[in-house]
Amino acid sequence: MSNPVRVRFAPSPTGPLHIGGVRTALYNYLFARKMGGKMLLRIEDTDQNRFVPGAEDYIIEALKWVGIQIDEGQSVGGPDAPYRQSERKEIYQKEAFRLVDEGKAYYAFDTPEELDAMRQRLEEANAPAAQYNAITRLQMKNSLTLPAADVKARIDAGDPYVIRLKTPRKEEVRLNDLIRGWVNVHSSAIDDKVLLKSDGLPTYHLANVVDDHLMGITHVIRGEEWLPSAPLHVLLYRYLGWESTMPQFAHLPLLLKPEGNGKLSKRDADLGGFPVFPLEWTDPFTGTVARGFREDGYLPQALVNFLAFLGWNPGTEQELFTMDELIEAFSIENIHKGGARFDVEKAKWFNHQYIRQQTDASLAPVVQQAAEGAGFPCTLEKATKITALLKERVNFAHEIFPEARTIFYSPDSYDEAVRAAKWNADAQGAATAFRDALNTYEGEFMADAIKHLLAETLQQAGIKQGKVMQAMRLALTGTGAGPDLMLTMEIIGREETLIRLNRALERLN
RNA sequence: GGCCGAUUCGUCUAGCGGUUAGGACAUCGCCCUUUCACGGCGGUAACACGGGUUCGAUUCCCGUAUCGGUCACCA
Repeated sequence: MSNPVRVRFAPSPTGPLHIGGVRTALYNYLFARKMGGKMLLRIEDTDQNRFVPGAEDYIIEALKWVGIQIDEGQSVGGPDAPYRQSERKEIYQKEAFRLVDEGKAYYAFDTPEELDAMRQRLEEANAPAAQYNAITRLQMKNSLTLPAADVKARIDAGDPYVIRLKTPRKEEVRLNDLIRGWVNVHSSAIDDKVLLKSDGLPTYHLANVVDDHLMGITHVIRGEEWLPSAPLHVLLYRYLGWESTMPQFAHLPLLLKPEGNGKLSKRDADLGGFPVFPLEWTDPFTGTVARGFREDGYLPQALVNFLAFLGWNPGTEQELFTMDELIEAFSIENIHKGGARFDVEKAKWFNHQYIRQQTDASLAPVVQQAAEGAGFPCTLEKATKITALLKERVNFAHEIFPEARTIFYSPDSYDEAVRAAKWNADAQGAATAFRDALNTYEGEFMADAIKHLLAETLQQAGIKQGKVMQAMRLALTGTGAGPDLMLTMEIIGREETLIRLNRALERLN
C-alpha cells in the first residue's frame, strides 16, 4: 500500500509567474487529480532580498485563472500550515542544528571576501572546481577547523555564521528520476552547500527537503534546472533520516526560445510579440508592464491545452482536451525528455479552436466593448449577431470587431482595385434594381429573405448573380472581402442598406 | 571548463528491434464559396554523426558533435 499522492507547486514570489512555472503547476495538478491526490501551493520566500510585493497574489490569481485548483495553501488553509516558508523559520533551524549535533553539518564563519579569495586561489591553482568541499573546508573558518571554545565564543558573541552540509568525500549518490531513469552523481561533485543562511533563514535545499518531508509530499515534479541539485537533496534526506519515505522525483524538460539558443525568457516575449506570463504584470519598482496571455485574448482552456502538449503527449491523435480529459489521459511516463521550443503559432491555433467553441453570447461583450470603444454604439444583440457571423474566422475574440468594422458605418471610400475590376454596367444595373426592389419590399429583413429577393430581382433584370456579387459587396461595405453579405445586410438593416446602395450609385459611377 | 541531461519533418511530437517512420502547427496546391477567411482534401519535409550488439537498428550499448541546464549565504 502506498500513501495517497501529495504534490506541491513551490514558486518563489520574486515576480510574475513565468509560463514555464504555469506548466510545472499544471503537470503537478494533472498528476494529483489523476491519482486522486492533493496539490499544495507552497510559497518559497526564504530570500528576503528578492521579495516583490504583489507576486504572491499574482501567483494565486494566475493559477485560478488557468483553472488549477489548490487543495492546500496559504490562501485556502490545510493541515500543514503555514505554507509560507518565511513563517516556518524555526522548523528549518531545528533540523539544521540537529544535523550539526549529529556531525552531518557544521558552522562556518567565512566572510564573502574570504570565500571569494578561496575561489580565486583555487582557480589560479587550476583546481578542477572552486568549491567549498571535503578538502577545502579544512582551510576555512568553521567548526571543523576552529577549536570548540572558539566556535562557542563566536556564536555567543553574535558573530554571523552559516550552517553547511558536511558532504562526504567519496560516495556515489543515485536517484531514480521518473522521467529520466537512474542518475548517478559522485559526492565529490557536490560541495558543502549552505543550509542555513546567516540571516537565520534556510536556503532552498534545506527548506524544500524539510517541507516536502513534513508535508508528506510523495512526488516532486519540478523543472529540469533542479536536476543537478537533486543528488544533494537525496543526501539531505539520508542525513535527516528520511530516505525511506523520500518522494519520487520527476524533472520536467525546459521551455526553450522559439528560435536561437537558450531557455524561454521575458526578452523573447518582447522580441516575438507574445506573452510569457499568464497575466499582465506591472513591476512595482519600475512600473514596467509585461503583457499576459489573459489580456492578449487567450482563453485559459486554450493555454492549458497548449501548455499540456509542450513536453507531454497522450500517445493518441486527439489534440483538443478539456482539463478533465487531460487529467484522465495524463501520465508521467508520457512526458518527453527533451526541451520544447515555445511556438506561439500553435498557441494561437489552440485559441482558435476554443474561440469557435464558445457561445456567441459569451464572446459578444468583447465585441460590444470594442465597438463602443471605437465610437460606435452597439447593442448586445447586435454584438451577438456579429459574433455569430465572424467567430469561426478569428483566433481571438478581439479580432472580431476589426473584421466587422464595415458593418458600423457607410463606406467613405471604396477599394479601387475591386472597383476597377467589378464595377461595370451589370453591377450598376444590379445595384439599381436591388435598390428599387428594396424600396417596395415589405417582408422581414432577414438573410434568407434578402437572399431570395436579390436572386429574384437579378433574374428579372437578366443579370447573373455570380458576376455582380463582389460589386454589391463593394457598394455596401467598400471592400472586396468579408463575411456573408446577406447576413451582413441583415445586421445593417434595411434603411442603412438602402442608404449605402444610393450612395454607392452616386459615388461609384 | 567540471558535472548532469537531451537529440525523429522548420516547430510540438508518436514510435519503445522488422513501419510506405504516424499526427498536429506552419508552409504549398486543390476543392468549397458571392469575396476573404473558416472548413475539407492532398503535397513538400525528419530518425545529428561514427563505431559496435543483432539475421535486422530510428529503437539497445559506446564514443563524437551539437544543444540545454547547473556550478551563490537565489530559488
